[in-house]
Amino acid sequence: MAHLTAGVEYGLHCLLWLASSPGTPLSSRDLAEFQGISPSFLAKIFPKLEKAGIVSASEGIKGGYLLARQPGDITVLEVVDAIEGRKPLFDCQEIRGRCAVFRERPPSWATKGVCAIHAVMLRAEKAMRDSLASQTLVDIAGDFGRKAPPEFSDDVRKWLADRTKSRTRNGAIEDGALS
Amino acid sequence: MAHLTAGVEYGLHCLLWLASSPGTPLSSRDLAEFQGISPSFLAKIFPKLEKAGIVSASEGIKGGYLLARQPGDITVLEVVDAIEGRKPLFDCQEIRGRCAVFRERPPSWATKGVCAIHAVMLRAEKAMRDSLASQTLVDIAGDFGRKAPPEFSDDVRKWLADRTKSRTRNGAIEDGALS
DNA sequence: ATAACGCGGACTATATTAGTCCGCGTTATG
DNA sequence: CATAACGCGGACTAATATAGTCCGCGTTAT
Repeated sequence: MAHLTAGVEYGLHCLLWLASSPGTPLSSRDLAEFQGISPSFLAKIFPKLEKAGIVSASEGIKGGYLLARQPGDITVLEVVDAIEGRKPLFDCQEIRGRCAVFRERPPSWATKGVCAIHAVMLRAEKAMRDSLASQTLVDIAGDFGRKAPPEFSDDVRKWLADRTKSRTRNGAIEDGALS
Repeated sequence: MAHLTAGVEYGLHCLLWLASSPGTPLSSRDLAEFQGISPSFLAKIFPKLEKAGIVSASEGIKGGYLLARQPGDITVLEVVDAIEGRKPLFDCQEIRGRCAVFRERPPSWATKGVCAIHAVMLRAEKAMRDSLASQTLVDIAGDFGRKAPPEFSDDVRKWLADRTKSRTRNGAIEDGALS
């Protein structure tokens, strides 16, 4: 699979919806169904975002998640690291020290500092991370907000509100969503 | 495992040794043993470099690989793509089109153009690739060449030459390399 | 003829990713 | 106070990718 995983994709999509619904906690289950992704998988992603201080959780019925900070203060890099745990782009195996002309232990000049190949990869990783760090949730949301017609955001609000209501005011145990 | 794989690492290390031994073909088996890596795995990497026009192969005993171009004309990005096959950093699943408020098929405004999240990832990937493209084998070799003492390059030449000779001039079936 | 070469395909083992399932303590509602 | 949905966490499974092995083929210098 790709280095930037589906978990990151799901997390970012959810954070954008949280950004568009400030003040109202959204549950991970609702967010999953709303976007047609796996609720149980999404449930494993949110605790990571919470530990990273990106979202804040409230428990119990009517609970859910809120953005813990302003969307403009949350970078894509933070989200990636929160979900994937800072995995490196490249895993140097120190081949340079295994050279056959080094009997037993390699000399210190050969293993001192960062391997030149590793250094190239670290620079590439830094370029990637800098790029991700330069974008916030606001930057991403802007693109989408400009494309959507005004009625859409009402439809979304309505869909999510209906979900929240069905948990408190009863009578919607059997709703219109058939298989 | 990491996105930039062990295959790339092995390939780059080998290419550096090829760059330091112009005109003399080196076999993938010798290169593997010289660096303490798996000969059979390395044997799967070189054909990819050959198809990409990075090395040229000669068959038969005394065969092996040569750099097909000047080391300064071979970028790290080319090597990565040759070995890994241009795998993307991120695999967009078009979550945006699955929104529950879209009954059946999503409207065209929602799926037109590149997903905003995907666009961020593509920019990050480009930053990474640009960084890799800016470095050639010469750039990497420079770092290492400066560190090694003069005697080292002689030792290497000797080790490799002994290997090549043991294929042509016989008498070295049992050499000093004990377990 | 031999031995080592590159080439390619089939195969295996291990790690990661994606996803499921279940049980716990919490909390608003009726 | 029972219920139902919530977040949390751990154990589990399935699919895929990576790393590595093995074997047989045609080629080529000795």
